[in-house]
Amino acid sequence: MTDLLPPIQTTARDDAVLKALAGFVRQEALGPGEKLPTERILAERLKVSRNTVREALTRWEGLGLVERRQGSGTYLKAAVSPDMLHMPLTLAGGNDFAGLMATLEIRRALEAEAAALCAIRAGRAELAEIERKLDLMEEAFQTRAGMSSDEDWEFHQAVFRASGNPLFEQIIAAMYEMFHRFWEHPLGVRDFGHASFPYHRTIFERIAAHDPEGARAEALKLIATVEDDLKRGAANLKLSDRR
Amino acid sequence: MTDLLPPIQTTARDDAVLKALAGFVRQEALGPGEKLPTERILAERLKVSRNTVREALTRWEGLGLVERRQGSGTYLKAAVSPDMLHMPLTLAGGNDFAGLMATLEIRRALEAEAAALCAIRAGRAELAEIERKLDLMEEAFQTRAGMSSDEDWEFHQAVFRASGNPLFEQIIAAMYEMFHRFWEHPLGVRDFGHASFPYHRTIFERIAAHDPEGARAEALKLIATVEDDLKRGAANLKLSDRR
DNA sequence: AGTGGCTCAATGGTCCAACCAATTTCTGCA
DNA sequence: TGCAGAAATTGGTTGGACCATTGAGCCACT
Repeated sequence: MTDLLPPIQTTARDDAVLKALAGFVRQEALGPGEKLPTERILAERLKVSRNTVREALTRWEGLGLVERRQGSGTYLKAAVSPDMLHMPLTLAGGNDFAGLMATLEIRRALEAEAAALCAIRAGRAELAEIERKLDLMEEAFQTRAGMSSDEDWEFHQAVFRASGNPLFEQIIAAMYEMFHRFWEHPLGVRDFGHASFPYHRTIFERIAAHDPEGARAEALKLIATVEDDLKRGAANLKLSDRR
Repeated sequence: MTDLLPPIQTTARDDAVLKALAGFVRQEALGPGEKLPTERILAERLKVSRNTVREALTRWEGLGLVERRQGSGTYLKAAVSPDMLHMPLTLAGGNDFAGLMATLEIRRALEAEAAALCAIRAGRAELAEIERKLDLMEEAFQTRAGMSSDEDWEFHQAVFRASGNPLFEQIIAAMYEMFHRFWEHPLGVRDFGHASFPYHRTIFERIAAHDPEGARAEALKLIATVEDDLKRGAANLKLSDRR
């Protein structure tokens, strides 16, 4: 009959702790890297047990908002605000070649869209930042004579950030982690990623020209080269000795 | 020099608990809804304190894997496996219009790609299943004279499943939940979703014809109607009284 | 048969006090 | 001044206790 009778909330201690803590962070204008009060102090101030404080902080730690260092303290890892919306995403499986290809398909969809949105929305500051990362990546490519995962990833991150939608970066970060968890070594393909190199600059050029469809097309080409590399690696691989 | 010397793990109690628990769940083939051992039993069996067990379970609860009911027990809420990857998504200030649009942008990218892949890969069985969901949705539309979220969602799920990539369903499910958590009422737009109705069948037709680009185009049209509805709703809305 | 109220055991939620382990800070000697 | 060792700080863990809620069993009463 009436689904509008939700169960009343009689207690919610740890949620209350987090709410209070979020308010504290906002009031003190704490940013990432800054240290928040010790568990003992929080427990005393909030009039709750240290255990309750710990459960609350464990929640935040699980959400990646906070980092605890034994003997040192608890530090903010990301910006927190009282009106955050959390959506834990747990991805199952993916520890095989099919899993790698699956992450690439997601990347293909998201990177293309992000590049297009970036071409629409990026302002001068964002463009400058992307170009800076691009230069760093190209420099690393020259000196080390090969693709560098770190600089490459930072370039893409800059693009995602400039897309104006934080979800792009977060989701693709998950894909990226999934990808690298399995692929410590490039499956025997020595020049893995080489083919993708030139497309970084072409992507940037299309973004800078505010050409969404052009940027999308270049991003698709980049992902295609990675997929090709991966297939070559799979061909080299006879049997998988993964756990 | 060598980054291949990871710091040895002297302590990782709660992670170890979760690992053991994941193994237990797999061994006992427990599925969603089933009850796991009580905290006291886990503490005794694993030779750790009950507090440690609680911190571990708090992690899983925060990830939405488990639900704790005081006086009753702890129950599985989702399938867990030892090789899961967790990626908590956080949308700062997600309780506003921009947050909704952010989830829609992800959906636009992923639904389009999934529809295209589905057009390539769906076999007879998958096509039949999608058409069945489509018929159910259209029937619900006729009888109830309006879009039904449930049947609509099941249709899309069938498409994602037929895409051959489980990540599509998992990620878009997260977007979907994020979307609906905020939007309990369609912002005053009475016929929300009406415009999207016809595109469900056109998407199916392009998939059945194994026309990837056609399917992608129709999926994009569908998302566009939802975005339009949302913008109309935002126009109706003067101030936000969300918490 | 069924309804309502009662007890009672089981279970998660909270609290406390102590100790362990890693880190940081202080101190005093060379 | 520099640095090694002591001391304080802080998160991690333990064990035990009690509270609050749930659910099952029981029973009187209708």
